[in-house]
Amino acid sequence: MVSNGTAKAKRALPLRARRDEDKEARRRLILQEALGLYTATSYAEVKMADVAERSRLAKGTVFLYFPTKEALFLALLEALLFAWFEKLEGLLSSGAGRWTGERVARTVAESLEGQEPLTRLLALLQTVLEQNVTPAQARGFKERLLEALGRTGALLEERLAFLGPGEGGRFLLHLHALVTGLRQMADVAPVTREVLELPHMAPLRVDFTRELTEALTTLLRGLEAR
Amino acid sequence: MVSNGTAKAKRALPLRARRDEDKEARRRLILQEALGLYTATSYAEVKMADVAERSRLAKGTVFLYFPTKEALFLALLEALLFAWFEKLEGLLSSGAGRWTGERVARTVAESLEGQEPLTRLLALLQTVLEQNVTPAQARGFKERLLEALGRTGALLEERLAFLGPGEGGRFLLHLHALVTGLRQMADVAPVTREVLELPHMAPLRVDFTRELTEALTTLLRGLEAR
Amino acid sequence: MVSNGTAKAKRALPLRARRDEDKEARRRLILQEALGLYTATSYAEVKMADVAERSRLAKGTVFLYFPTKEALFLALLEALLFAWFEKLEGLLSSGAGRWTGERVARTVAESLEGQEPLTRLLALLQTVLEQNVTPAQARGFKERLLEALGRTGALLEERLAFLGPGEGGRFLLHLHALVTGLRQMADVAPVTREVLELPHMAPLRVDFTRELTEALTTLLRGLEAR
Amino acid sequence: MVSNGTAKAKRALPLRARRDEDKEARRRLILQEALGLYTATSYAEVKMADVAERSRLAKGTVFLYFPTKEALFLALLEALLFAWFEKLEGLLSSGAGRWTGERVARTVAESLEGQEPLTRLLALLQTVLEQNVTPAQARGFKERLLEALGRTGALLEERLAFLGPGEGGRFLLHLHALVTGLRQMADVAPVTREVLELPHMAPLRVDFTRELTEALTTLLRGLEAR
DNA sequence: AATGAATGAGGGTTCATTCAT
DNA sequence: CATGAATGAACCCTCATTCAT
Repeated sequence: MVSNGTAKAKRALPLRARRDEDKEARRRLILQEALGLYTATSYAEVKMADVAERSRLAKGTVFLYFPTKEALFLALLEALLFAWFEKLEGLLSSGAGRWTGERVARTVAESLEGQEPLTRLLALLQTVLEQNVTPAQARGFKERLLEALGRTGALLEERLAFLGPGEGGRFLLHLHALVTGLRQMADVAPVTREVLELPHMAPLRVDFTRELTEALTTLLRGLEAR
Repeated sequence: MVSNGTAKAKRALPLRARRDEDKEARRRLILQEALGLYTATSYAEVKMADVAERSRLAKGTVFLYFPTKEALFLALLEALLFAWFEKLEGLLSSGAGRWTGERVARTVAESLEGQEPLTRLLALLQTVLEQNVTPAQARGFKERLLEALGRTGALLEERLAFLGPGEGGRFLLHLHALVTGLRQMADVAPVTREVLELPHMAPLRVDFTRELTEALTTLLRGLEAR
Repeated sequence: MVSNGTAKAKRALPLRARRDEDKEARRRLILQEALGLYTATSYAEVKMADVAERSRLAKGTVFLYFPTKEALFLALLEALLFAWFEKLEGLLSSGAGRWTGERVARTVAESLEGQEPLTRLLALLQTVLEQNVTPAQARGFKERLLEALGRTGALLEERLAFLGPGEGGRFLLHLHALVTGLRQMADVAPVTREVLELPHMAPLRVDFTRELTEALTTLLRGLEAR
Repeated sequence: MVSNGTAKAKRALPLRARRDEDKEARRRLILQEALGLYTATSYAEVKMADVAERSRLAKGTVFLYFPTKEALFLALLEALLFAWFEKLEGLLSSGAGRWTGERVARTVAESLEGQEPLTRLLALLQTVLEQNVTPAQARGFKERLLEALGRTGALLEERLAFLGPGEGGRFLLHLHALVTGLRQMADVAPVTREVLELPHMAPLRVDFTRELTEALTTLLRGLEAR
């Protein structure tokens, strides 16, 4: 996660981050501020200059930590995504009682509530974020993703007996697709918002959580029904 | 559809398109060329100047037909989308024999093969296209979409007895989400392509048609199983 | 003047103005509409397309009557200016009783009240209007101006005994300069308006009529005092 | 003043102006070049790109120093205007002997000789320059103007006993108006120049200095004569 | 390591004017 | 005469990134 949970006494960062520890803290600070700006606006509207200013750093300094804007946001996506994986794993691990497809669907959908920045970022992944990034960073991301997919996928397979080996991961892939698509349908542009408020437009209005729950439930029921 | 299938003898357009017919032809020409450029590159890379040049028109002329770049691409999306709806309806209407969920899933997924420009455009709909467009155009689009959704949805309900009223449209909504998401996963950036070719990355490789068929089949099975 | 005083029954103009009479009417119509637009906005904001539209004519048609935008507005200036000369002459001719410098100053200043379009146009004369105009039109304007200056100047010399031959015209020249300058000082840009409303800014606030009266009175007193 | 009178050895500017001193120098350089271009042409013809090029800077760099074209030219006007105020004050302070209205008029008119760029800019003040400028800049300008008006006005009142308190400033306001107006009348467009050279057009030919001297003399005589 | 001044390609849009119809 | 489709030059400003200090 971006914000560090352990609330240790915050020393002000030294002017120059010489120790790795300080560098890491500065890196997190930048991500934090980028998240703040992105939450309030959009990728295009977040200027590197603003990120720097909010971090109380010079523009050039930000580029010392992230070589490109895309790299910065890919790192942000990573932070948010793997935090979410952890959270989901936590929910799947801790819950007592029997797990049904519907329960999993609900759990997953709820775990994504308030994760708008994450899901919006997900939609930019291929189109934007991976466009201007070093192969190394791209690979690092993919490796970690693969691992998380494997781990969480396995957990799902444990919870839902009807899922065969590898099907947990695949379910997560479909989940990813649905999340990306539904997020875009739910976040309507201002011009469209009005139009969609007309009564007969109801079928086009998308409530992210509700629709995702529904789709996942159906998907899992379909897997169970084989 | 943008390209006119019926290869009727092409009269050269007059220098000035004064008749509605000629204007419509010129409009289609512009869309055609925009599609050509977009297919080969990306939204950001298509310059209005290039569209004009390829259409053998002056830059200003393009703006006579489409007030903004967004309007042009929204129009293009409309053309492609409604052509696809028609195509799908054709496939669903003409096919003889019994329709199962799986057959529908396959039909739908196949109808989307080679529709990369359409599905990529779909992903830009809210984020980009509806950002700089008149409420009138936005509304027009939504109205036509609603209608198409209703019509095609009803057809689906006819074909698949287990779909209740309105569920056809909803299925199409989920389809939209899946398509948007899967398209993005399938179109990997050049940097990523290499990474994904590593053998152990197989689970992250997405074959659009295959994955869509799979997801839709499962989804429909889930609906049938209720 | 632009609007024709004699309120004869308005026949709708024929589609094609074949007779000189009709052409003249059409010309006046265009000027009228241009004035309407200019009064509400500014030279730059008046588009030739808008003038055409408000005149219910095609864009090209306007150019049949005025070869350039500048020519149109120069013609408008002429119409307003000579109408004003006539008005002023009327006031100077009709008034009974003794004429003093102050009375003339007041009369002139009042004759310019509500003539904002005229005085604003005057400020554009050299900078803008005469830039893209045929020598013929420029000359015609100057000739007529010279004549009006002579006529009204002579009238002034009649009214004010202390004005020698030619001094009436010269006074009008200085008047022109003052009007142009004061108009610009009186029409403050929105940003400036606020600033000028601060109490201590009073000395920078210009009331057109008051300041013009004052300056002209002083000027005439200066001429008298020689 | 834009050009620095004291010809101290010009150190070449460093590639990056980091010290305030260097930044100020660069700012002046830009103003200088803008002035050069403006003197030779007109506001509309001066492109920001040209200013940059002549300053041997990148286009963007100019915008680092002046947020808009209007801001640049307002700053230029300020520089020229306040330099002129200083010059005028110098002339009014240094001259020995008795000051008459006529002497003041001549002094003022002569102080404006060769100040064509300044006076032309003055005519753009409300119409153009204050249109796209921050309230802060607009206010700063007005405050400084007020102050200069007060100071120079007081000096005038000292020199000319017949001027009451505040009348010096008011005289400067009328001066401003006259200058703006006369400048426009003196700068005839190429088309008009020819026309005006015809012998009988003499009354319309305006010699800026001569006419200004005349008008100011009369104005001051009028004030004295009360 | 940090700074922040400098870069400069990039691009959609406007609108007076022309001219084919 | 009238039309209105077509033209195309013109142009300010943004902002990710670089690099001198």
